[in-house]
Amino acid sequence: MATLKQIAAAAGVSVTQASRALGGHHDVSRATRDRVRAAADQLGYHPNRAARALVSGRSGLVAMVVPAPDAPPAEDPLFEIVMGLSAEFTRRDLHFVLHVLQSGEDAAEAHERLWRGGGIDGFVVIQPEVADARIARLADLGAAFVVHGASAIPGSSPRVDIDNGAAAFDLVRAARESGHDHILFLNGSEDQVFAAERRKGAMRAGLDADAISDGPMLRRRGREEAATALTTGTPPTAIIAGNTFLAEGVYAAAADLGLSIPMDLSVLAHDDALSAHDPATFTPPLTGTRAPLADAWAPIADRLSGASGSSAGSLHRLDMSWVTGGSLARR
Amino acid sequence: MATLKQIAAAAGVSVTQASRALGGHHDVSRATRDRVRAAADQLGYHPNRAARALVSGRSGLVAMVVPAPDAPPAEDPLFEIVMGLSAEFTRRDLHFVLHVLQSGEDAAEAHERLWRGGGIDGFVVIQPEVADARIARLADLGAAFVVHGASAIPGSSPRVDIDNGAAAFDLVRAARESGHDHILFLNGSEDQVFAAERRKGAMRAGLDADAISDGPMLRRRGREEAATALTTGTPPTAIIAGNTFLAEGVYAAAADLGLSIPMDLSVLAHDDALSAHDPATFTPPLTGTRAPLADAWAPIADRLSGASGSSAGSLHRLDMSWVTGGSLARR
DNA sequence: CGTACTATCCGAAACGTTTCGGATGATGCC
DNA sequence: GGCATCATCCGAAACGTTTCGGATAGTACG
Repeated sequence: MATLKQIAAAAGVSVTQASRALGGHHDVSRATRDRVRAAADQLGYHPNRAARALVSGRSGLVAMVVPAPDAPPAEDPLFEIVMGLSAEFTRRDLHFVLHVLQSGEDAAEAHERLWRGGGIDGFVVIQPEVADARIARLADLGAAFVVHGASAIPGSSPRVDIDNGAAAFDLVRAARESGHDHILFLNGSEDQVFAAERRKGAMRAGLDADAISDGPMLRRRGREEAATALTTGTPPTAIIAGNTFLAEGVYAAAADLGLSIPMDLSVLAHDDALSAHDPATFTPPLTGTRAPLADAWAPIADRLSGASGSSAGSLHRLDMSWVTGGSLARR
Repeated sequence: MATLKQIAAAAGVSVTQASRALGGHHDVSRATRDRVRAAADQLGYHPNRAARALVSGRSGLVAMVVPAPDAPPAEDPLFEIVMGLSAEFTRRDLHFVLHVLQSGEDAAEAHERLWRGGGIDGFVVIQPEVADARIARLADLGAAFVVHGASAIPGSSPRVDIDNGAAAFDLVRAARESGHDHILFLNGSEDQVFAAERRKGAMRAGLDADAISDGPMLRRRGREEAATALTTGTPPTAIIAGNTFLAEGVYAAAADLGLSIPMDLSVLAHDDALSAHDPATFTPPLTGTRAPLADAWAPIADRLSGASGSSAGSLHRLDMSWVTGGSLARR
């Protein structure tokens, strides 16, 4: 709880010089700088964040608003997102504020309250929807924010994401090039931006609209839809799963029906490299695109810590790779 | 971004009166109070947190330091803890700061840095260990904090917890009263306070020390230890699981071995009522103690928001109930 | 009318920091 | 010697709020 005034007194200089010495400014002599630094060390000085925030207008607080979780935690990537982002902001000496919505609380409203009164420097918006009220509101307010996911809305909001269209395109093309004509594409919920982009990518690669199914990306759904598809009409010879939870369900459905992968059924998936799955989960290993979710945290934190000025309105594309497991066979 | 000065000007009063009007003080007439309130509403006034923090010495920030998660998220109650606490603090208009430790970063150090420079009002400490460096450090610093779990260390730190000793006692006694002599108690890790208390409770109920096994509370361990115990020497007729992840493993082991519950094996467990498990997970339903983890969040938040003064050094006991499922049979 | 009391108001200080504008003295150059 | 340049320093203002101490009226009471 030592204050700058005490440091200055101890070092025999003015508060101004103490501030400048610690701040590494140029117009302070080496001698005084050393004296001030020593005094600060000895008294265990840490600048008061509130005072600094008051004068600088920046609080060092970054917030994320999340809904109360609905999916069972086991299948909710939210936890990994929260932990990953928090770690990254912590590393930059920013405080990560987690605001969990109460039931009935509106997300856009919560952002606004936080922005107006909270002394929040910026926000992270995740899982953007096609017409996202949060993004519209933050843009209105002139707040700093970064979207994880390539939002469609105000083309200008800074965002960090993989190329979801390309992922879907690659997956469909790989299946087709292996001779598969009947493909089932298990996509995300249709109101999510990433799912909309993937739909476009899949269709660009030649997939029919009715081969694409929208819905929550849960193991349970993967299992049920795969089972249904595999037992009615002309069953697909390849199933593309939007993430590994869905893929897990597909594997389970195949096991239920006594189908072997990839002999009887090929499976492709996009893998977010969540820690929820250890590699041993899938035998044979999955074939498909792979882009660790965690790759997004550092770029997101960079944009929110390097003042808002850096590169507003730009899109940071994350790398994506192709993994050849054994789950895809020629037909 | 409206300031109090603007509100005051708009309402035709001094800054002082504006402040007092909004603060609900008594020495302000109804007329001016109304005028000030109206002006504040119209200009969308929200008090600046930094300024308020500077003068009041309280920042409205509550922090929790957590390790980078090691267990696969599916079996880590940390997520539920984080979300539950955050929601509760949000409800009290406090900001919940989540600080994820970097690899190699010391927890006690992190608390200290946060306390000195962070303008943090208080901390939540979870999963206390038997000799917990974090608690010792926070107590040293004179920081406000609440422990979730009945820490043994400075008898005086405010804490919120169930009676773990009683839980273990009840579980063991129930098994014994149903005629079980060979019991296996799957406890938590021995360095955790709750596990130490449960060990005492179990022994108080007459269980031998070598019938108690310490370790991580994961499904995998439950399955392995149950399988081993059930296939070597004189197998237990009842297994007590420290939580539902362990219980899940025990159920799986029983299934593996073709044993039916409760005919061949009785299972008891303490249930934290995590949302990770839906009720259908267990057939037959579990018998044992039950105390929702989530019951702790409100008392914890209360103690940290009602200034630090309230009731330091006290222990808030949470309720616990007994659930009779079908997993326990007479022997 | 004088006094005491109440209701209502306001100026100014304080919280701890950063920064603007200027001050001081030493040095170099013509 | 006069003037510019430079390195080094400091006072004071500013950020937006709360609060202390006092001021001003009006009312009640003797």
